[in-house]
Amino acid sequence: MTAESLPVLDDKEYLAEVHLQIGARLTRQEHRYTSGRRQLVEVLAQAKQPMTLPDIVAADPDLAQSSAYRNLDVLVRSGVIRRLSAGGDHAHFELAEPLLGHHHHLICIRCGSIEDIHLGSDVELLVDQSLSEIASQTGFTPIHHSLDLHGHCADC
Amino acid sequence: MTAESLPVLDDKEYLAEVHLQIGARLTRQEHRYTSGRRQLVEVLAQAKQPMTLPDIVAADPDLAQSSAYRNLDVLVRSGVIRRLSAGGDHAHFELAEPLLGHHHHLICIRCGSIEDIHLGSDVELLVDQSLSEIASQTGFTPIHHSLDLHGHCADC
DNA sequence: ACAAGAGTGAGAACGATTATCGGTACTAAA
DNA sequence: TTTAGTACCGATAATCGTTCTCACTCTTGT
Repeated sequence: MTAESLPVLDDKEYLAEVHLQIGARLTRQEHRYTSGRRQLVEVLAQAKQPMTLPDIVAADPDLAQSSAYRNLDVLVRSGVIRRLSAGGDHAHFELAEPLLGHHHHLICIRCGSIEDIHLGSDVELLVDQSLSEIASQTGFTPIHHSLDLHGHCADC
Repeated sequence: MTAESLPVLDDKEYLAEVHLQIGARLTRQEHRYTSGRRQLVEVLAQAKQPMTLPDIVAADPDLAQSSAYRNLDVLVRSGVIRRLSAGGDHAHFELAEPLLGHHHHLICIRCGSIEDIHLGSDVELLVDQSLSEIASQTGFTPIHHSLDLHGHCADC
């Protein structure tokens, strides 16, 4: 079901798979997978890192700002795109974890760029255990965790 | 130097210590520790969780909104207060880690509230190692990490 | 073909935060 | 203790990312 469990795919196959899964999910929620939404997904799927709205519109100038915002919201609500609030001026968007796999971020506090990183499964396991233990003590219902490293990127 | 390394203090002593350290730090940077800033710090020091600006002003109505925002900014820049961007409408503020100790957050995605949590040192160690390893491979200069658990709080 | 309703995009509106600005209050030197 | 220099204050205006409005268009089902 997730991208991770699929056999290795080249870029074109991956994109097709992404569209397939997202289309199915939207249909299930009585939403349409229109060309505007498809373009949005395409931009994000081809990016190697989370993008802001200006990034997205710059990458595909056919996208209208208001529609992009609205569709991003629809896709976030549908669970296929994730919105990141890293503290900069703009929110960042990336494909949701079912499509991209579980990962974390390097956040540059100077230029605001965000890069994906993957941690070893031993770390993930320990973190998960530790967090869910605390959550259960507090009556908190965990949904997901985020682990970000803040600092200066190589370019800054 | 940090609050953690101090002997156990009651609330009044802790507050005095906080004021002392912050005052010293501001003076060093040619800023004044005025009563408005002191009130701001007092509100945050007495809170058990990160607060938004409306929270802060509600807790001490003498604080003017514009001054509170300006002073919060001064204090953040001076490194004595930390600004959290959790995705809700408002940013949250709390005393910086030298004063509060290293910790993480439970973030309620329904009501936006944030609560502090502390993880075991074994987890912290492993996370730190793992992150700095990745950082060094990427040319990223780490400053600090954040590890948040998102979900629904007990009240929601 | 038609009706119902989802989607679109330009522009208006919103709201958290930041900047402005005339006036206040420390601070240090004479 | 004056006086100058400057940090600070708070009401208000301005900024700007994001959301809303609305007239219009496109799909889908009958």
